Amino acid sequence: MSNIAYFPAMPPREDNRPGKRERTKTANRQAILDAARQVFGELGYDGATVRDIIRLTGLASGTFYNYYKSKEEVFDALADDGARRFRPLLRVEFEKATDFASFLRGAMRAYFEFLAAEHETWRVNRPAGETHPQVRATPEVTAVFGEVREAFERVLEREHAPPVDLDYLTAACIAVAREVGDKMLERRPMDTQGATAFAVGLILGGLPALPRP
Amino acid sequence: MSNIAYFPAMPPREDNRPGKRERTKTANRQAILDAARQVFGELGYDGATVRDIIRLTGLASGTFYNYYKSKEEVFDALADDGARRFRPLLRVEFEKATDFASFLRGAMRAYFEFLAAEHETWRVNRPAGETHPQVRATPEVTAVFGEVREAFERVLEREHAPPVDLDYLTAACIAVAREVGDKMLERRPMDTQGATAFAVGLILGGLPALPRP
DNA sequence: CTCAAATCCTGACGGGGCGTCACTGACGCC
DNA sequence: GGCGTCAGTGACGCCCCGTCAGGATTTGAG
Repeated sequence: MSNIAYFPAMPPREDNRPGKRERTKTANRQAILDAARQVFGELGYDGATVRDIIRLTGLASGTFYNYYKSKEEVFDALADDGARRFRPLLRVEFEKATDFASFLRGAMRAYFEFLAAEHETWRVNRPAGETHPQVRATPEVTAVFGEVREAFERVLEREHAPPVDLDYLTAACIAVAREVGDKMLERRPMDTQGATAFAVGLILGGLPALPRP
Repeated sequence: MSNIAYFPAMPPREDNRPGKRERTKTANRQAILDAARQVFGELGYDGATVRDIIRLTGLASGTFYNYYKSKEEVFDALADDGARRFRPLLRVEFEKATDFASFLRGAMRAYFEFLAAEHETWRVNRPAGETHPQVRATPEVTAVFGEVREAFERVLEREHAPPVDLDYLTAACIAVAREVGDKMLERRPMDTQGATAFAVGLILGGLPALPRP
């Protein structure tokens, strides 16, 4: 990390990169997030300590609190990060979809593949018997849920499907995705296609049998 | 709590109640659980502190640790308690059921009604925006899950239904029940029948559409 | 009834994580 | 080059954690 001078004098910046203040700020924020990801991965949410994260960054404790108010807030930031990366994938599936069935299939497949990819970097070394940390309803996560709901609404309306309880339907779909996804992660080989087929089959089959409000 | 003597001398115990040691032990255990229920209800799992629980019981801090090793363990004990009370209800539904459909309907209804009843005593005053504490996979909770799985297996076999991925199916049903249940708790009036109809409809409809492994 | 052993309640204590704040040095701007 | 601002620093006080030696109470035997 040494700041060796590669030039006799500090070379002038001809690009319009942000100044050093701004750069260390984003670097610190990133360092904290990286450290947090690793610490949560190794110790779990409950076992992790703000001090553990701080130690791993090499920063002073006070610096941490310039960026996040608490362990909870860093964790939420990580969840937000995931949601922010998943959102565009979901959007693409919505654009591609021609009807509810194709949207659901695409979205589920996208989610399971996203989950499998995240799993590699995220849940490195979970203590045995520990449950997954609960993903909180952060703004970005809430936004994804809302987007699912809205996509359902539009696509069902577009094909003149009979009305359903959208809140329940969204909740149920997300619940199935989460839980089947969790089970999928425990199986070897990891079968995203199988999980997709199951979840999509269940919901598509169930949809016509739903009570009409 | 005064031990006023209602008799000139300590009356002989003619029943075969357990001795005083045993009685205070169960009383303490109960006091801790009651206090924990209240504290978790008011502060949430993360916000709660072992000291908060101890304070509310009036016991010494060391006494708490004679009964439970940590905050996590008391919480799990509460979850176990709920599972232990729900288990017999589930069993009754299994006995009554004639086929998968009737079992699912009965079990779902039982769960939603149980949830609504628990809600009164349990989640008194949740801070806004706080998610529910994650119910951990305690022994008793795991047992309930296993029992659901086994009931599914038996009842599907009995009616010669084509094979399905039982793990996924169980996970999906529990997920739907949990999430739809949560949504139900937020609605006024609390409509257990509507929730049951929705969850049952979704799963019963989806069952024939599941992929066959 | 008496007494010793078993039981478990008690609360003070060392250890450590938490969040703060006065200080300082580096950066950006003129 | 000089100055105001802003983020980094780490020691500090606070509180919670889990333990343990000492003491109070119950039990069962004589």
